[in-house]
Amino acid sequence: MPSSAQAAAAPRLELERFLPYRLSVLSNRVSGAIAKQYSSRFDLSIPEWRVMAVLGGTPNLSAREVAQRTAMDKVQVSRAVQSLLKAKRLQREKHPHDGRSAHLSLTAKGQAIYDEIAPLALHLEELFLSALTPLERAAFDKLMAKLARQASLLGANP
Amino acid sequence: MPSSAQAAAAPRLELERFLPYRLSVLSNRVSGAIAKQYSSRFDLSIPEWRVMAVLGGTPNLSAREVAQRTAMDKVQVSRAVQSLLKAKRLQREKHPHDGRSAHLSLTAKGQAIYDEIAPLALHLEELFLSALTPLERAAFDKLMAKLARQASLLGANP
DNA sequence: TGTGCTTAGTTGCAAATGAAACTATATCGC
DNA sequence: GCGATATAGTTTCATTTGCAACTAAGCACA
Repeated sequence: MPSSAQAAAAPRLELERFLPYRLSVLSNRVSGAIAKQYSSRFDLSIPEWRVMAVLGGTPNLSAREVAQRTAMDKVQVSRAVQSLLKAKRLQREKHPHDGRSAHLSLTAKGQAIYDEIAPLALHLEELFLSALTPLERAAFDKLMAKLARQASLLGANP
Repeated sequence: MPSSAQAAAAPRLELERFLPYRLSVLSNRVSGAIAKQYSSRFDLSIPEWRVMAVLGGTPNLSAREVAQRTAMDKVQVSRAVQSLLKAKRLQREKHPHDGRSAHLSLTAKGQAIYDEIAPLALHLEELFLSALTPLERAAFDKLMAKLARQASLLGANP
């Protein structure tokens, strides 16, 4: 038995209590449940939906800006954009002063899909969050923000 | 302007505040930062590490039990187990009474790796969580548990 | 004992992903 | 203006993933 002076045994690694594991499971379940609602119905992958979601909120972003805001990498964005262009859900206009980049925005068709999915997504989010009281929600929000900040301080990887 | 009676405009979908998005980004950053520490050093993929992590904690599980505990699917587990067997980090013994399944456990070699990674993983978790006060941690823990429970109530998919 | 149903785990194949190389344009230093 | 360097976005290729089909073993009940 450790002497009372040093104590603090290294805690065992229990998966069920391990932060990365819990985050990953929760994240997959939540995203998965929402994706299930739109993926087959609109033939839309998760990356595609992410791109549409950000452009629905703020149009006329370049691919690079989309990548930044969604925390996706540029290849992923490029591919999602291509398939969305092909499906005429997105349109692209050359940037007037920079021939390398282009502004992306939803077409009417894309907008219509966005307008259908967005409330649905918010509704499902609401359903998840209904497990928490308003106070708990506010607390969770704050804690997530702190952890996200810490993650970008440490990881610095995206 | 909405009449005071109905109010409650549908909130816009802002990615930065959207739960699935925030969870996904945070989860990827945290898991990624930890994976970076072991993946190249030990030539270990995330699924492989998950299998080792659960068997390090509780040996002699079948592949099915590993899948349940890690929330991975059985194909993923099967493949991770195969490569771990090949690397002699895992061993497999036939279940005496059920020829279909087998008990898995770490070999000495696997255990040595586990013993090296586990403290490192816990240390990094600690680093992330050091952004929170002890009280905040406890709160976060409780909120995550509530949300996880809600997710399995709703999603019911894995 | 045998016929049909369930479960554990593997395999095959198509699609998704990620890293690195590549193209095209822009900018900097001179 | 011109070579060197940087940036936006795409393509290529090897790897990883996920689904569905499959094999093999147990179970159940006649």
